[in-house]
Amino acid sequence: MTSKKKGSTGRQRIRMAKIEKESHRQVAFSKRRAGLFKKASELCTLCGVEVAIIVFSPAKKPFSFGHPNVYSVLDRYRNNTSFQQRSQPMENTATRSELSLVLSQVEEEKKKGEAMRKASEMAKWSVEEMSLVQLQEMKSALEELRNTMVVPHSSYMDTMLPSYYVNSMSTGFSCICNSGYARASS
Amino acid sequence: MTSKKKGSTGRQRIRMAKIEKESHRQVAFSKRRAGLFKKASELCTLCGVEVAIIVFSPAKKPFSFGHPNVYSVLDRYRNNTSFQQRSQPMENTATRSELSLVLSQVEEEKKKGEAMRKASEMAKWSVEEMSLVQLQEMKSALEELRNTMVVPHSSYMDTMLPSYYVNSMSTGFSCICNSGYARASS
DNA sequence: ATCCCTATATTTAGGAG
DNA sequence: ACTCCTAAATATAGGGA
Repeated sequence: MTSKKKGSTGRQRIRMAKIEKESHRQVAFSKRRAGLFKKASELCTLCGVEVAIIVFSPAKKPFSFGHPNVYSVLDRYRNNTSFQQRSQPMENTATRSELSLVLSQVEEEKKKGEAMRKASEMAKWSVEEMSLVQLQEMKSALEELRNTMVVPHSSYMDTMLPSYYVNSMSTGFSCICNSGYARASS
Repeated sequence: MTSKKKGSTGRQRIRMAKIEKESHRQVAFSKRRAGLFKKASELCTLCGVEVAIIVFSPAKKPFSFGHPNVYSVLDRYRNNTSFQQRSQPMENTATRSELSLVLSQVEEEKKKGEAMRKASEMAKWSVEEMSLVQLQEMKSALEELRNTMVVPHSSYMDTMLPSYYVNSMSTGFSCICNSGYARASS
């Protein structure tokens, strides 16, 4: 047993980019998927919240986690974030007419995104991983924002999407990308 | 400097049960949700897979993470799992594809610009490679988000749950919530 | 509701079986 | 693909601003 060397160099830091080696990627996927699901379950337990996760493996196989179960959460999400599609027979038409409007919005957002990215670049982002999380949060906020933009004339909205949310979204946006998280590089 | 107290007792181990104190729970939720999303994004980046996460906060507010975006993943999941769109006229589908087609063109255009930006940004990078990935992901998220802005969700009938699916899922779930992760308390 | 900080608790890359 | 190991990388509880 003495000849038994440490054997392990310990955990190595890895580049945050797609793992090249197929086998390594597969292993990492398994381990991390398990870890992700575990984190999710802890979040559910500790905070008493509902979570649903869908993951498609590199081999396109679906894996999911859900508390209390996947469908109830997805369903709730759907009902929460979209307007009642069933009761809108003219949905198709409406959507069509909205197309051009949306496109212009896209353009606008596009510019925003561009400006933002430029700003962050100039700020010499030396941000670490935290920023992603924050950005994701912003994205979440944006997704919620979508509700306010899509829902044409329903009132159920203001019961679940307080305006401060939208606000925090917009503030968060510029804030996050310009100063807020652009933590001085040191 | 010697008189400087530790100030922190360091991370404390906590009981894996619902956090009683409201404020603590709220803080834990924020931190862990962020952590969960970060883990998810890493999984996406490292393994090149697709992930969607829906979380309802203690206050019932929805938060989501998605790569490339929530809807595409959920859609794929739905189609994969079992689909039944017979009750839905295909006008919706038509509109949807039409929309994505147009939007994809915009995407294309935007990617070009992004590619340049990426390149120039890359050049500045030495150590903080994560930031770029983050920005890209965020950008992608934002773009996709815009994509979904008008696309109403197709309805999820609750008639899905093929056995093979249940299998991989139940394994993960029960395992995660009952024994699997209840890693020996010692 | 964040941000920061610090001292741990956890996670996980690598390698072996 | 999965379990076991180890050591290093990360995530985070607790507390202050």
